[in-house]
Amino acid sequence: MAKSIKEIAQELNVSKSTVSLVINHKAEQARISKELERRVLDYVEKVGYKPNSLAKSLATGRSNTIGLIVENIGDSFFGPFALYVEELLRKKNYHVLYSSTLGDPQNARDIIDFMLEKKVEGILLAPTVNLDEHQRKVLEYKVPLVVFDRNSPEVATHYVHIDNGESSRKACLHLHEIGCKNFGLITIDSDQPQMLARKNAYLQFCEETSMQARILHLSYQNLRQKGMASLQNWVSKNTELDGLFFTTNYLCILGLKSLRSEEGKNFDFPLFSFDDHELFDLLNPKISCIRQPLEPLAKTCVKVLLKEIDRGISIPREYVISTDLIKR
Amino acid sequence: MAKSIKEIAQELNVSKSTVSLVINHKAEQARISKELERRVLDYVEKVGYKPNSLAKSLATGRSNTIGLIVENIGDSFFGPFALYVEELLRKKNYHVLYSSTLGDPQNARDIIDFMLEKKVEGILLAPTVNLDEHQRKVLEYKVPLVVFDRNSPEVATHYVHIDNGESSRKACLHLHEIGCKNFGLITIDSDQPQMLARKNAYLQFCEETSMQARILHLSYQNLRQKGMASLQNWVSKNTELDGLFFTTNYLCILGLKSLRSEEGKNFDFPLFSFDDHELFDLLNPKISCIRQPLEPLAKTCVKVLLKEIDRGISIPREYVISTDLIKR
DNA sequence: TATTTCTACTAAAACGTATTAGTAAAGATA
DNA sequence: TATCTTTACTAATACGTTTTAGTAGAAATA
Repeated sequence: MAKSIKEIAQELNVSKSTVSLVINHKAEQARISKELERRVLDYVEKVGYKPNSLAKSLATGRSNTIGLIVENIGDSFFGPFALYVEELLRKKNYHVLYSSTLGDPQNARDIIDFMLEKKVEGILLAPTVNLDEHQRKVLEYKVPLVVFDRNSPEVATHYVHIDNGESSRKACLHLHEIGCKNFGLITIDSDQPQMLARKNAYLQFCEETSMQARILHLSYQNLRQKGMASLQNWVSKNTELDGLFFTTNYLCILGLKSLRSEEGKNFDFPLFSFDDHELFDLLNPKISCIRQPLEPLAKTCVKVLLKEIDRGISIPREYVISTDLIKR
Repeated sequence: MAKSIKEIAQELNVSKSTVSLVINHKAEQARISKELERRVLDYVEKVGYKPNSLAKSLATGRSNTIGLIVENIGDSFFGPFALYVEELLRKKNYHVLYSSTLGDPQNARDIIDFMLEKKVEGILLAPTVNLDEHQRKVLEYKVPLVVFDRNSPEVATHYVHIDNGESSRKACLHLHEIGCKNFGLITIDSDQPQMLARKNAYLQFCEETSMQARILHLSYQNLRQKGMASLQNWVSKNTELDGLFFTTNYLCILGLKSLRSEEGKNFDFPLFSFDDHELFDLLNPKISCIRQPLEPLAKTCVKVLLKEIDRGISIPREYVISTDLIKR
C-alpha cells in the first residue's frame, strides 16, 4: 500500500535521489529542473506518499520525538501537565512518547532504556528514587535530559521545580494566621526530595513557633486500603489537632474521604493541601492549597529541553517556579 | 558512545551476522559454538550495547509501539484510561505513543499521519468528528485500528464502547424513581454520536412518561467562560426544574460551579452525571452517576487490538461494556 | 577547436539492523 | 580415497531514507 521512494522513482524513470531531493524541498539547490520537480511532486501527491519515519530517522539521526516520563499520567497533576507539554511540543513539530513509572524505579529504568533505543531527542523526567545510575546513562548517551518535580541531588541535570521549602512555609504561615496553633502534617513515607523539603519546612516552622510537631507518615503501597484506617486512627488519638496540612493532593483527598466517613464525629478544623485539585473549591470544608502553576512549569521544561536539543548540552541549571497560595 | 553491532563485530573479529544472531538468541539455530556465543555475550554486556530500535524496526517491520489517540490526556476519563492501557501494553512489551486531539479534527489527522509514519503497529482511537477519511486511510495502510468511546457509523472498525442509550435510560429511570418528574438535560452542542445517543434516550424517556423535554446545549468552545452564564440563566428561567442530568462529568462540574456561585439561591434538586469523578462522593448535593468501568474498557480495547496485530485484521465487531449506576 | 564551466541529474555510500544463502573446513560414510 | 554431512561461521542483501561525490552533455570561454 505504502509506496517507497524507490518505487516512485522506478515508476517515474528517475533516480531515488531525485525523488528524495524534491520531496525534501531541495530541488532548487540540487538544480532539479522545475518541470521534473513538478512531475515528481504531482506523482507523489497522486499516490499519497508517506515517508517511513524510521528510515528517515535512521538516515538523519533525528526522530522528532521526545520522551515524557511521569509518575502517573492519570493523576490530576501529571495529566494536565502532560497536556501542556504535548501542546507546546506540537507547535515545534515534536511528538511525545510517554510513560508512567507509578513510582517504581524498575519501571523507570525500563522506560528510559526503551526511550534511548527509540532514539528520542530528549527526555523530560519526573524521577523515581534510586534512578541516579540511569540518569547518568542518559547523559552519557548525550541525550538532553530535563528533570522536573523532583530530582536527585547526586546527578547534575537541568532541574525545573517549585520551591518546596518556601511553599511549605507559606502554607504553615497561612494556617497559623487563620488560627491553627496545633496543626499536624500528613505526608508520604518516602525519601522523595520534594516531600522531604515540604516536611522539613514544617519542622522548621514548628521549631520557630514552638509548636509541637505532629507528623503522620503513610506508605504509598496500598495507600487506599491501609491509609484511611491509620489516618482515622491517628486523628482520633491526637485530639489537640486543630488543622491538617497534607503534603500532596491525593493525600488530602484520602484525608477527606476517611474523615468524612466517620459519621457523627464531625471534625471542623481547616485542611490544607499541597497541590490544588479541580474540585477543591466545591468542597466544604473549604480547602486552601498551594498551587503549582502547571503552565509555567510545562513551558519552562519544554523551553529548556528544546534549547538543549538545539544548541547542545549545556551546564545544568535550576529553574525555580514560584507557587500560588490559594486561600479558600 | 553507543556502539553498533558493526563496531562490536570488528572489535571481536567476527562478522556482524554472528553478533546479531547471538544477540537475538539465535546462536543455537545458527550453530554458533557455545564458546563464541559466550565471548560475544560477555563483550556485548561489557560495552553496554543498546540496539538501535529504529534500525531494528526498519529491518523487521515491527516497532513495538502502539498509538493511543484520546481527546484530552489531562481529563479524568482519558487520563486514568490511558494509564490502564499503558500498564496492559507494558506487559506485552509494547509502548505507547500518545496524543490528545482536544476534539480538533485537524489535530487528529496530523496525529494519525504522524503515527502511520512512525509505523505504529496499531492504533487505539477516540475519534473526533469528521475523521472518516483518515480512519479509512489507516485501514488502507493495513494498520489495525480499534475505536473506542465514540465512532463514526460510516467507517467499519472494531468499536469498543458502552451502551450510551441504555445507560442514559437507566439514569432517567433513576431520577424518575427518586421523585424527579421534571428534570432537564444539559449536554454539549456537537454531533458526537455518544452524546446524541444519550440525548435521544432522554427524549425517548420524555415521550414515554409524557415529561416535557428541557434541554440545554452548551458549546465546547469557551465552555468555561460562556457556559456558566448560560447555565445559570437557563436554570433560573426554567423554574419547574426538579433535577438535572448532565451528559458528561465536566459539564456536571461546570454545573456545580455555576449553581454554587449563585449564593443564597440554593437549589436543592438532584444532579446526575454521566461519568463519575474521583471527588463526586465527597460533594453535596450527592451526585449520582453512570460510571464507565475504565479497566474493562481498557482491557477490551487492548485485547482486541493485540489480537488484530497478532492474527491480522479481521471483520469489524462491536464490543459493548456495561455501565454501573452509582446511587448516592 | 580545445578547455572550462554549468546544468541537470544519478550512483553510491551510509544509517544499524535482520536474515538467508553460501562456504570452508572437519568429520563421517562408503 | 572420493563423496557426503555436519559444523561453524560469514557474505550479501534488504529495510527506506539522506547525502555527497560524480558525470554526461550542453553552453560558454579562450
